[in-house]
Amino acid sequence: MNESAAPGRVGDVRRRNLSLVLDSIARTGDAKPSRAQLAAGTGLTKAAVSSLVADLVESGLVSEVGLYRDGERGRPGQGLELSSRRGVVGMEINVDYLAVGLVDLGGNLRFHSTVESRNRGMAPGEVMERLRGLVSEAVAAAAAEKVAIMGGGLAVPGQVDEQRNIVLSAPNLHWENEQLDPGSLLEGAPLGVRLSNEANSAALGELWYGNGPADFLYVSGEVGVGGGVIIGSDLYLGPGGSAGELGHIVVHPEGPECSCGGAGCLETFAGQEAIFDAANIPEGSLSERTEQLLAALAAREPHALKAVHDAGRYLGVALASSARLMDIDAIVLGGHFALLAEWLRPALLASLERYAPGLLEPKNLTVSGLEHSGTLLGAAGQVIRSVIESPFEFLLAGKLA
Amino acid sequence: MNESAAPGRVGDVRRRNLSLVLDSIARTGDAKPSRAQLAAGTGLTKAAVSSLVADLVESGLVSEVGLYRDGERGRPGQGLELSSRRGVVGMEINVDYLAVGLVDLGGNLRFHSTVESRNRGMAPGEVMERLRGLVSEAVAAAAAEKVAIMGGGLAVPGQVDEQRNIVLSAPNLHWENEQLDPGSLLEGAPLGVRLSNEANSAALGELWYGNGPADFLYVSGEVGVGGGVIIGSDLYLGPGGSAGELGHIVVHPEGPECSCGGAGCLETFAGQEAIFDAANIPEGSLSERTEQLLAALAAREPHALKAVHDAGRYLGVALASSARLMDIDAIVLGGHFALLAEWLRPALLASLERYAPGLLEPKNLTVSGLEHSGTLLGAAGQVIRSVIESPFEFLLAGKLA
DNA sequence: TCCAATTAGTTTTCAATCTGAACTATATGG
DNA sequence: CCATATAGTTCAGATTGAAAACTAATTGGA
Repeated sequence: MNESAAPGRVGDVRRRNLSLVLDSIARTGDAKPSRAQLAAGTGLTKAAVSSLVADLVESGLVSEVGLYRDGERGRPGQGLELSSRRGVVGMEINVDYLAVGLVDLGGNLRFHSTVESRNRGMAPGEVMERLRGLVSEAVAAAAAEKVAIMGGGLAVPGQVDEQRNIVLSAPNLHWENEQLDPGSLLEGAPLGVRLSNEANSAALGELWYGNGPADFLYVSGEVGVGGGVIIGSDLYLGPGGSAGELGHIVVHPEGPECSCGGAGCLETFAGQEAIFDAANIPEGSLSERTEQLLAALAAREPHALKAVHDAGRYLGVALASSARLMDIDAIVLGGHFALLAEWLRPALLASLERYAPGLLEPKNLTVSGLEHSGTLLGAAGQVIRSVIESPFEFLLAGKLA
Repeated sequence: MNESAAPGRVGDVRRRNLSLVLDSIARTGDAKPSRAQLAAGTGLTKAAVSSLVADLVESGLVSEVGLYRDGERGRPGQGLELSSRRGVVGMEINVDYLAVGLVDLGGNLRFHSTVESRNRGMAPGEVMERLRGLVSEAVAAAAAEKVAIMGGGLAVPGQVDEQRNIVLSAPNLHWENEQLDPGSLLEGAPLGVRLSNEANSAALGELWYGNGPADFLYVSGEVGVGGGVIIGSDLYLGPGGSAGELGHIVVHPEGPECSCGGAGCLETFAGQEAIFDAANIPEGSLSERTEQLLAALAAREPHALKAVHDAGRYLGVALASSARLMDIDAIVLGGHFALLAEWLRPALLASLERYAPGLLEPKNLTVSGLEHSGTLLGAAGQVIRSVIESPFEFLLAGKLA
């Protein structure tokens, strides 16, 4: 007999409807819907919504916020919102900095702190120890604001095995198959700490808290070129969990060797190193080199202009192929590419039009507006979404003060 | 208030479990499971399975097939199988032929007929009229075998709007935005006729009735180069329904203009025309040219060898990029590529190893074993799967004789 | 031959959870 | 101050699966 999906039980209906109601409250956001409005919006009866909301309020995920009065006659409703006293800590390890943030259930960034840290080549244990210091600030801020921490999300610039907390490969940190213990960063948080890829988290941040549409490719230009694929308001991870590797799309079959062992990958044309080299920017720290590049571009220095133009052109080749293959018609640029957007965009649009005419309207090529907090928000948001999608599990597990 | 998913009702549990049981019977295939085995396999209780099976038997989807005796002690079980008296008509319109088949619920091809037909440039109405003749043979065969026809699936070599029955673009037929009326091919079939893309249907045929694993890229080498993406045993269609366009992945940014308006697309290197031209095969019918090409390859004619080698190399570029982007590690070759596999495979494997080293094990590059019936089986299979996934709807709609 | 053991399948009781209708609660406005 | 309107709760009824007890059918050994 084949293994099959789990059988449906009567109780599954309630799990689903708890999630449906919670998600409706989350989507409605600032409007603070009443039970009656939720009933109308979800298609459930008022009786069912009342019963579901009672459970959600009891668990602490939802709060009643006074009376809702809209000038009409009749009894006013009780406004409902995601509790601002439940939060998740977002954490980011990147090549040159560490960052933490406290995100409440409603998606508000209640605390945020970033420190520079040369993490390239540093041992994971050392980096985690430094991060621990930052996390304690976030924990203190949470205590001060009376926010109970449900869990955390940790984003790293590399491929991860989320189930086993392993960083499979983070070439820019020089990490390879590193076992981490992210849970130790937040002892006692009922939902633990979830490890994720930086580009994927940034894409999700853009989706939930930025301007991302339901379907788009997020392009993360950090030291490497990463990507996140959002389809139907969901992250597409692929069967093995490492989809979205835009940086290793082949954009020229006779192109240079790539660090991945292949050749002609996008990263060899549009990675930070490739751009800095082509623009004749001397060695130095990332922030210095970035400033010099931007200055050179502002001064219309020909090498710099050509470097960015070529990066845009090859990015267009990769995105034309990807967008066609996956039938996606919107792109969001993040990281380095967001900084360079002013100079990159024309070449990228021209290239897209050359290689996939008519596929993408220029207005659907946008730039992330979240800056550095996008990754943080996305990393924390994954834990928040998991609660919104499975509140029943939280009801059982998450009896916090 | 936002539109949300439908609320869960108590009855949804039964819908799901009906599907679960039906799917278990389908997967178990020839083993003809008993109710007790289904209970063990699904995790439902025997009582629940008995009740669910009663509905499925009453609807005619499932039949009891005598007693099940395995030599052990105890009361023998009643074997259950998908009814062989319910079927779906698979239909295919391609550039040089029409085909129909009768597929029963168990996936057996009970009748099959193909006729040559030069459909390129022919008006859709004329093609449909010819197809109607073939369909009547299948209907007669169904009557003779006492198979009740539930619905049909029609595959065409182009992009389709399945909801509105429009062929958006089938360049090799010279069809553009053609409104079809596939339902008229099978008047009275309760589930109607579903329009689909040829490569997608072939991929699904491979998944359900061939050797396809749960995740793979299907490459269909017909006049154009098409593709089907199977992820998690499901067809990935993308937000707009036209994902999998492998033929228009850019494999060389300085490559020739493509009929799609782009440049350097895979199709310009590995489409049938490109291969025939490069191999110096004179104009003629497809089957003639194919024979000549195979003869030339067998004779080790250098142009022919190089043409196929180059096609394999560029196919490798496209597949390396696609497989990385979508994190897929298996490929199935169909159509023209299946015929040429002997000569194509070495170049393709070398190219994959060059551009995505270590990504794909050679054993995961396979050739379709279904030949021409793959598309037919897939087209019909989509209707069969829709019944297996939503038997409740069929219980209501499909009270056939 | 016949009964204990074994396995298949059904019946019965119970709990969960939704719907729908009736009911209570609380506001507005003439 | 009461008619009207809207929010929210209570309760009966229906659906459905779980659990356990029961009936059915077969094997194998006494």
